[in-house]
Amino acid sequence: MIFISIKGCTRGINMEAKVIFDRFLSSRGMRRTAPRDKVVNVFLKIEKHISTQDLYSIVHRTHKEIGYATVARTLKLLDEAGLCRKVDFGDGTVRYEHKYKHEHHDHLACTGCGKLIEIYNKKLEKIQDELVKKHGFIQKSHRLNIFGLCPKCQKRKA
Amino acid sequence: MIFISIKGCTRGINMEAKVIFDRFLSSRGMRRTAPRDKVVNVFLKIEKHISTQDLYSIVHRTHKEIGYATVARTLKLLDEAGLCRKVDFGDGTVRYEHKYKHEHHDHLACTGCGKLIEIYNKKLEKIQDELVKKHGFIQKSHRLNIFGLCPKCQKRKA
DNA sequence: GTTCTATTGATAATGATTATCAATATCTAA
DNA sequence: TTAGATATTGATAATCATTATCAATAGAAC
Repeated sequence: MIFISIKGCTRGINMEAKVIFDRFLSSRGMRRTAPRDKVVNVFLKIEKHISTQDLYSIVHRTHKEIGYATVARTLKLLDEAGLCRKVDFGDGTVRYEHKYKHEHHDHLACTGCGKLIEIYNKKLEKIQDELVKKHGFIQKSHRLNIFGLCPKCQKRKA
Repeated sequence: MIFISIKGCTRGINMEAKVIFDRFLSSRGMRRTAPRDKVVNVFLKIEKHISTQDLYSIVHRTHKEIGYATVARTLKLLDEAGLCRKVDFGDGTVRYEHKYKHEHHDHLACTGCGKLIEIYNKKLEKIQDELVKKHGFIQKSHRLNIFGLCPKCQKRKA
């Protein structure tokens, strides 16, 4: 199932994000290469939750010479550089979403059609923080995915 | 990583749960068999979040004749019968937890040692319900996993 | 007991991810 | 600018969890 965000928006290649990525590479003693550059460019242009396979297919259209492994490795690097975030909807495929200049959010997904809504609620975050503190933990991350039926799918099934 | 619940407790085989499972089987025109019975017995005795492989290993100790596929299939049935629930911590392995006579809860997991705390908060649930309604959805399920460092692991790393 | 067919267990297939490695491209220092 | 050291690449193999296959087996109804 393809999860499509309704909050998606298109913008030009994010130069700031690219600079961050390049800095990240050099801070690790890694090299800036043409294949990495191309994969990053394509990723930054797509405002969707995409799997490695998805991104590979898109990259492959314009850059036949770039292999699956490079796409997978570059997504991992983007994650480590803080430019994207892994999202797991529990269907066996990890997806990635943009993180740079994107607010933290949770997900409301329709199990009928895959429609995906990004949700955010301050109270929700606050209560979580309190619960974490209560147990003496230091929070690293959290993942809230709500699954349900969207209005359209409710009608379709009725 | 093995996630160990600190809320785990041991009790005898839950006869009520077994009755529910048997009714579930016959309602589907499925048969009650010795292998299924054994797998269910073992599962009901273990109050942990376990993977298929985990349960297979445990079952295998006392029932060498039972195969992996049967364990996997029986866990699926237990899920469908409402006796267990899939839990996904995003590490590539699906785990199952008890659901019969167990309140709904979310998870607070330590990324250092795998310690797992089951958390529940009414407000958290209420806010989620409101968010879902606001978007016209009907909620089917949700999954909230918080990841962080437990007090012990904080000290160990300091 | 006989018959029908659901179930089993071994194993193959699948699908996503990760590892391997020889060939290649990048970076750095002279 | 070039040469050398080595990070990176792309193809593919390996891995891991899960799911599908199928002949043999064993419930259930008569």
